Amino acid sequence: MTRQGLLNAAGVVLARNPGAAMAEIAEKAGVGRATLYRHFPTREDLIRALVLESLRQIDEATQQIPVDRLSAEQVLAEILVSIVPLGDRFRFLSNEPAVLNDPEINAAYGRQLDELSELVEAMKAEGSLDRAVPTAWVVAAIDALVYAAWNAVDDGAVARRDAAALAFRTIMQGFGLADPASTSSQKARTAKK
Amino acid sequence: MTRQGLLNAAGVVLARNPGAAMAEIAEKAGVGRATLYRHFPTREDLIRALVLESLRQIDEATQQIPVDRLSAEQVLAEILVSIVPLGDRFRFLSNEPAVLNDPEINAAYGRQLDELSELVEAMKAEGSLDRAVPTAWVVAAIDALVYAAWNAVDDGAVARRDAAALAFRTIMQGFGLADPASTSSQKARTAKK
DNA sequence: ACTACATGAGACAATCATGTCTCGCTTTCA
DNA sequence: TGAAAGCGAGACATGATTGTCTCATGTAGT
Repeated sequence: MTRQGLLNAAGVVLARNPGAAMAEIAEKAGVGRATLYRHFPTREDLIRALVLESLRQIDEATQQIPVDRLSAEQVLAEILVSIVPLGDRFRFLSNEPAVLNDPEINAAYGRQLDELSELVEAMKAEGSLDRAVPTAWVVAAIDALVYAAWNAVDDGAVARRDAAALAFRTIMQGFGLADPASTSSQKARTAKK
Repeated sequence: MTRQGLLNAAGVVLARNPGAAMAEIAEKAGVGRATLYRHFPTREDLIRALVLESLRQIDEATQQIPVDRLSAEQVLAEILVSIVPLGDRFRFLSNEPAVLNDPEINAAYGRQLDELSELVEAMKAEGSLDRAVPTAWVVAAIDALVYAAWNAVDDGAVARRDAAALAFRTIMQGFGLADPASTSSQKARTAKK
């Protein structure tokens, strides 16, 4: 059994139950518990490796995007296509104490969030996003929508091939320039004044 | 110590660490471990009660909205104001086996999702949301955005009083009628054809 | 003052997951 | 054929957590 196979099994099992025991992961991988321990001496090592692997996959996927040949908006579209399928990994593991306090993971994750922030800024600069919306909120919302898209696919509410496009459309409209002439939101917005 | 105080402490502790021990919860509540067990005979009972209480709070908050005096869009705005502060509860507990298999919880949660679906349909009917976007996706995204808003407040990225409004604006724009004359999204959408 | 009751502290057994270790078995490579 | 290495199964000790129980203390109501 390869290291990758073990990490995959761990990803599947832990995504469904973050508190799952090593035995459960080993079983899912079709492997003895001892073998799992041979590859990852402690549970913490396994989780660290799983998170780092996921972060690495995201890096790998995003770095293949020809950033200089596309608009920031198009880059975001490509990123979503790449990472929506990976969206399940973090939400469940982000509370693991082993993950929270790990400097290597924090550094990698923080860097990715920073890159996303920069992309959002670039989109504001090119006029595809509304400058009035706080970048931090846009980033948080993108994060959440990626997760929601994956989740919707997972329980069959949305077709896999549609997920990224739906998320993209939601983001672009949601954070694009507000349209004062639009009929719908008008009423509620003025009613609040 | 009141039952509510215990549930509050459990909410705080478990939100940060879903695997936290009963001792940790009791300590947070400033109460002996035995006392905690007197109110909730098992850990499972505690978690069930916590989730049901959260669902009940949401029900209570939403039922005070004068549905017949507001447009569907305004109802959503009110709902967001009510439940964004409660948004942390579920995401962390939704994976607990005790919660997944509990019929009472599933029924209550399912009913709330259904009500949200109906509201989304009503918004489509009144023209404030785009009929072309799948209702299931809108519901999933609202769910995710509520969580993201709470989260953003929690780590200081967004002011508490702005959170619901940001989520509302994001939803309304994100799922409102697409504006073909808009400048920004145009490029990407046509580029995909 | 007295009774009833809830609490905090802590002892306790039982359970469970972790991490280590050993022992055969199989595969691979020479 | 033979040696080396990896594997599955499982025994084992350890530590943490759960859930039960007891007892002494404090407090509210009469």
